[in-house]
This record gives sequence, C-alpha cells and structure tokens, in this order.
Amino acid sequence: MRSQKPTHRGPRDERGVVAARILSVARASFAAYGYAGTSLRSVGRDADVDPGLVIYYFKDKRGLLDAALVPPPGWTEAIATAAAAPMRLRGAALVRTMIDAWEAPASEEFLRSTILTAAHEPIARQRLATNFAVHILDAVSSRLDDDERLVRASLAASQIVGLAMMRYVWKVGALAAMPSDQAIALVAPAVQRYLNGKLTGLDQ
Amino acid sequence: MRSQKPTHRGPRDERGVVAARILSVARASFAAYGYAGTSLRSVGRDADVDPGLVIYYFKDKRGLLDAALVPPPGWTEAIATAAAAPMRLRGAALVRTMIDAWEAPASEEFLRSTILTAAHEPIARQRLATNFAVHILDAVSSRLDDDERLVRASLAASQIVGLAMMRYVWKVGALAAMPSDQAIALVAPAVQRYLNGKLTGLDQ
DNA sequence: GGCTAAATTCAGCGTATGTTGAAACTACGT
DNA sequence: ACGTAGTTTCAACATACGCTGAATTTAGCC
Repeated sequence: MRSQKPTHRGPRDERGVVAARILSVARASFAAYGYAGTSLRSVGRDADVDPGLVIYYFKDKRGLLDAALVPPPGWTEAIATAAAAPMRLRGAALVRTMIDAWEAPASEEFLRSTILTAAHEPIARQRLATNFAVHILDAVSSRLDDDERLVRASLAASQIVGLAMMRYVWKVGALAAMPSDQAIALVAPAVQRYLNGKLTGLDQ
Repeated sequence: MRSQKPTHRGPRDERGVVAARILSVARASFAAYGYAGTSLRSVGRDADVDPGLVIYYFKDKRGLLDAALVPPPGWTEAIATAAAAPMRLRGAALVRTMIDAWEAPASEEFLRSTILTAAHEPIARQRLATNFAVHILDAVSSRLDDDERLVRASLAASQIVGLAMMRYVWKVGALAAMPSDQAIALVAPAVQRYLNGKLTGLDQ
C-alpha cells in the first residue's frame, strides 16, 4: 500500500526532450504570472515532472529564467534580413517579420515571456535591452546612413512595439481584431516614413 | 524587557492619510515587482505600518490591487480634453497629454503599476482594457466621424503606447534619452496622420 | 551480468506568505 | 469620568516556497 503510481526513474530523456518541455512550460508561466508568480512546483506539475528535476536541469529559479530569455534560433537572422530589405519595402518587411514572429507559437512564447517579464525583473529588462536594442535597433540603424539613424530606428521600433502591445499583449481595439495583412498594411507606411521620410522637431 | 519601541496605537490617522501612503507604496511595489512579487509585509514595512493594517484598509491583497488600479482624479478629463482639441493639433495634444502624465509622479505611479501589472494579472489586464480602450479609444474615436474611426483610434493609440514603452518602461534607445518636447515633435505627425490622413490597406 | 553515469523522485530543511482574532491604545462625545 | 468607536499592533495559523541530499531507477558499456 505504498505507491500505486508507476514511478519509473532513470534515463528516458531523448536529447533533452524533457528539458525543452520544462522550458516551454516555464516560458508560458513567466508570461502569464511573472517571475515571482511562477513556482518551481507549478512548473514541475505542468510539465509532469518533479520540481527537483527543474533545478537539476536549470540549477536555479533564476537559471530557468535565464534560459527562458534566450532567443530561439533564427531570431537574429530574421531581423537582420528584414533590416536589409530594399529601402522602399523595409518598413513593411520589419513589421511583417515582427507579426510573423508573434504568430508562430515558438517565437511567440519567447517574445511574450521576454516582454512581460521585462516589466518586473531587472535581469529580464537588461536582457531585453540587449536583445532588443542591440539586435533590432542596431540592425535597423546600421543600415541607415544619415545623422539621425539612431532616432529613426527608435521611432520605427516604437511603432512596432506599440502594435505588438495592442494586438498581442493586451488584445485591445481594432488592431487586435483585424487580419494580420491588414495590420501590416496600415502600420507599415508610418514605419517607412520613420526610416527615410522627413523628421520634424530635430532642430530648435 | 518587553518592548522598548514606543508602540502607540489608536487613531492618529488624519483623513485617510495612512491609507493613501499605503496605496502609494503598493503602487510602486506592484510596478516594480508585480502582483505576486509584492507582499503585504513588504508594503507594510515600506509604509511604516503593520501588515494587518493594510488588510484592515483594503480587505485583501486583491483589494489592494483593485485600489491601486483606480485612475487618479483628472485622468479621464485630461484625455477627453486632448481628444477634443482642434483637429490640426489633436495628434500633438494626445501625445503631450500622455507624456505629461508619465512625467508627473502621481499619474506615473498609476500608469506604471497599471501597465506593468496588466502584463501578469488578468484582473489588471481587464481593468486596463476598460480604462484604456473605453476611455482613450472612445474619447478619440467618438470625435471622429468617418467609417474607420475605430481603426484610426487604435492606430493612434498604438503609436503612443509604443513611445511610452520605449521611453518610460524599458528606457531603451534614442527616444528615452531626448527631451520630451523633441519626442512629442517627432511622434505627433504620425499620430496626426492616423487621425485624419489617408489610410492604406483597408480594402482588398 | 555487473559497473557506471545519467535521469528522476522523494522527504525534508528553513523561511516567507496571506490572513485571522484578539488585544491595546487614542480621541472624542456625553 | 467614562464608554465607545475607530486605529493600530501583536501573535499565531496553515500553507507554499526555493532548494538540498540522499535514494532509486534505467540505459548502455565492458
């Protein structure tokens, strides 16, 4: 009358499948409840695994967060590609890249957990500043050549971020309800103007 | 050798001063560490008050959150005023109203805690959807008269939200470093175009 | 067929949490 | 003076947390 549940231990993990499952659960939980709101016990429960195993793989709760904030493969390249599109189409390319990332489950998990955890955890914020500022802002601004390229990149990013917040994070308003092609078509011109249009208010 | 600290109980609260202090501390903590990361004990400690008193005033931890998410007086009116500005200046008026709110400590506390808590707490998200969508989107869209007014309001809001995230929440990039007048001048034209310019991609 | 190393579980530690119920203090009306 | 209502503190509860150390199972290697 001890344990009726078939507890079978030992190596049955194939190439880190279990670790990947834990990580996926953790990302979802960080995004949904934040860092403090995520417990190793609940992660273990959702991943059908003992909490100790989470720590066995990720060492720490913080280590789990660190792993959750690593961008998925292809992320950097996708941005670089969009930032290198012909100037005429670059605005639309950037917006489309971002929207595609938000609508693919794998990268959506990463984006959501990063953006939402960055709100509360200084570590996540710094990580986002790196992944975001360095990769995105640099990818965009290094492809521009005038004096205001840093400003232009920031402006373009601000519009894309705003779209993501309204459409995917808060899911509020008309932008959240329309098909993605329409959202891209509506927002791309503004981004494009930021990239190579005339800027107001730089001299005063 | 019992208690050397002068414990003085009894009514020394003047017109809810203590409750206001608790609420202010709570807002700051919600914004900094999130809902789960905020403990009644730490709130009490920072407000120089016993944790039980927090519950005496706000009944629940959730009640404390509820109170923290109530907009400060003047908030709704400020948005309505900006949304009613002459059409030519409306974009700039909206952007300036938001930036002013973020730079005034009282409303900054509210905005920050609302936006950041909305990331993790469904209750806060719904509250933000109400305060934000209903008040802002409606204030803006009810002043427009064409068929796409809901879309126009959402687009304008997305640009303003993006600016707020980059400049005040994440503090990343050129938009975070420049004086506020410059940020307004740079972003206002895009908002203005969303309000009464030509929109792309609505028919296909 | 034992050996080893990796994978997994288990029991338990110290600590912090939200909440409660009662107690203590103060100001004020009578 | 006195009681009463409103504030504030205190002690304690059950629970949940992060993390550790040892135990247990399994798969592959000689």
